[in-house]
Amino acid sequence: MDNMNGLKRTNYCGEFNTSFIGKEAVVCGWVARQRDLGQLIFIDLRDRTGIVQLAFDDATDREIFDKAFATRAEFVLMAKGMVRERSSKNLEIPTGEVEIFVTDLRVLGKSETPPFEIVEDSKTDELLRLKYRYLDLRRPDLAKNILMRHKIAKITRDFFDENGFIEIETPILIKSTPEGARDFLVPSRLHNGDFYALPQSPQLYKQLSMVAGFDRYMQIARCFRDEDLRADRQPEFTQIDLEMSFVEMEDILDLGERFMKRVFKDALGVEVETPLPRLTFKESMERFGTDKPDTRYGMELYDLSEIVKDCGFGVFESAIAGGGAVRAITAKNAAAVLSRKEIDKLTETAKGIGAKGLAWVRWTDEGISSSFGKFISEEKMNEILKAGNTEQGDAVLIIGDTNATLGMTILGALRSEVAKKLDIIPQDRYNLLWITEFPFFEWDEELQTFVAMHHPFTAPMDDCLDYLETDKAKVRAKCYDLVLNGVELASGSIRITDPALQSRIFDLLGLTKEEAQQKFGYLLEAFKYGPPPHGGMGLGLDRLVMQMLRCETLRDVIAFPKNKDAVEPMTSCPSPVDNAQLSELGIKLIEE
RNA sequence: GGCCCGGUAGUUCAGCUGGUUAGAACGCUAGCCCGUCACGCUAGAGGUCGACGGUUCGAGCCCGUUCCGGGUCGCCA
Repeated sequence: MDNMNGLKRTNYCGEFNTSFIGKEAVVCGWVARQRDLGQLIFIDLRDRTGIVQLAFDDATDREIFDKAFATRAEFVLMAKGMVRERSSKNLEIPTGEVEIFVTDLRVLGKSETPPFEIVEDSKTDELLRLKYRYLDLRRPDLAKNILMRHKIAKITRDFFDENGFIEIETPILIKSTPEGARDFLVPSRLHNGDFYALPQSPQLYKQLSMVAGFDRYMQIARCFRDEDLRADRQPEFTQIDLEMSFVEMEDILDLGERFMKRVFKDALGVEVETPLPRLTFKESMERFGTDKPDTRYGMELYDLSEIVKDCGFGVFESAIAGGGAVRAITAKNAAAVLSRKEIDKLTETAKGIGAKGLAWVRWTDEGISSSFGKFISEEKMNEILKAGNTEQGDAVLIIGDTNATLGMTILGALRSEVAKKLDIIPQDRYNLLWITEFPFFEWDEELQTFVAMHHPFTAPMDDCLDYLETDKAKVRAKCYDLVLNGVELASGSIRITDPALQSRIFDLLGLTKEEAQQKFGYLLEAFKYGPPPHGGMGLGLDRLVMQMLRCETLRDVIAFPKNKDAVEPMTSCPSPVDNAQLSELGIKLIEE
């Protein structure tokens, strides 16, 4: 093994171009590939910026040549040499017109044959890649993601700094509030039997920062939720967290839009048109069957209730009579793809979400076939087809349910499923939009009561205050989500700062004064001392980066993520601890 | 916890209706090769077919159990 004595890196590998020809350079990196041509050896040297070719020939310096010969994949090299033009250029790579003819080669680190090849577009099993994450991160595509994430975080800090925000670090060890998601708990040594929790979000601290007078707060904040994982859900994740005083919803949406415009422009060179489209929750549900619609494609829901309320088909009629609705989507040119077999699969999907069944119409070149044609008149069928502008070649999927919301949700899921099957989602777009006017309460089927849809400090809309006690279904919240290509990116609200309204809300949520005091006493106390009107939002940084880079999983934009079982394969965490550690904490495990 | 998909060489995969010694590509090792760039050519090494049990004359393949991984539903105010 050699040392670096007398050498200092002059350039990163990816920097070289024809302007360097004739200059001396020193580079460091890992052997991506070695090509041995007999009396000539080429090495592709890789660092985080790219690859540069090192050249050796045995006639010039036998000792250096032999060293290059003994080089293997992933050895760490430092090389000094003269940059020269290649006699045959490789225009596939940015540095492909030049190479470094090496006059001093140092082997700074050796490597065993890696467990998988360090190449772009690796298809290697993710478990293995996570176990050797440091090797995985050498792969250019993953490295690129991490570098882009850095860039986006940098743009974020710059943008908010320019807009008068200050970054405040809120605590990681906080009081547990068993609302919403499950908390990660941390046992206290100094107070055996007591626990800290890791924050699900800095929510209460940022509101307290408003009371403190830091009227524009932001933080790139780590958040923790002890819930099951998904491709787009990790137990620890990062939020761009904001809060502003003396603002109304419009101010926050405006800021959010300007931020999106900036980050897309500076990071990707993509222009985002502002103002962004807005949909109310109600409209979003009616048109897309979800509160996070993907508007890159059409296939919107439409209402058939008026047409089919007395059509003779019992399923539809009873759905409407039961207070629900009958809605449909028309999938253009889908009759061929959506065979009977495919529709059966969709029916199973629908049933999985709670549908009682799925009615359908297929209009092929052989004519119209449907699951309910024999129950209704030809005239009615024509009306149905007309309502959805259905033409030959199309397929119609219809859901009737006494629960109108459930019906829309099911159809929304089918819309997304069918779009994937038909492959009609344009992959080159970033469709951003706001969803506003969320319901304040949502109906809980199990509990047969209204429960809070948001955290208890979310303000109701001004024109809804009168219905709080009398007509909960009507109450909407000063709450907004930012949606990108069907993914919830950000969520925020205007908060309650009026103590009278706050205690009214606690009452409605079934929180007694004592419970409210016990859980949120410090916030309520703070609000006695001049709380400014305020609001904010949290924007998922991981999801933003994932969407911007069109990754399929959050794991591809997090340097050291957890797998689906919330395990980090590299360090085998979580892991058992010894009894001495436990007893210090006053903890004894229950023997199984 | 439910459902779906997967597990065969270091890696990615193929393996027919259950039938002789389980294949390919890449990687690895060695040799040859003076302009390659996914270098090329030649030779070689490399396998508990995730594990256990069962059916069978015979199991990578069929059945059961189980482990591991991924997706999804529940869950995520």
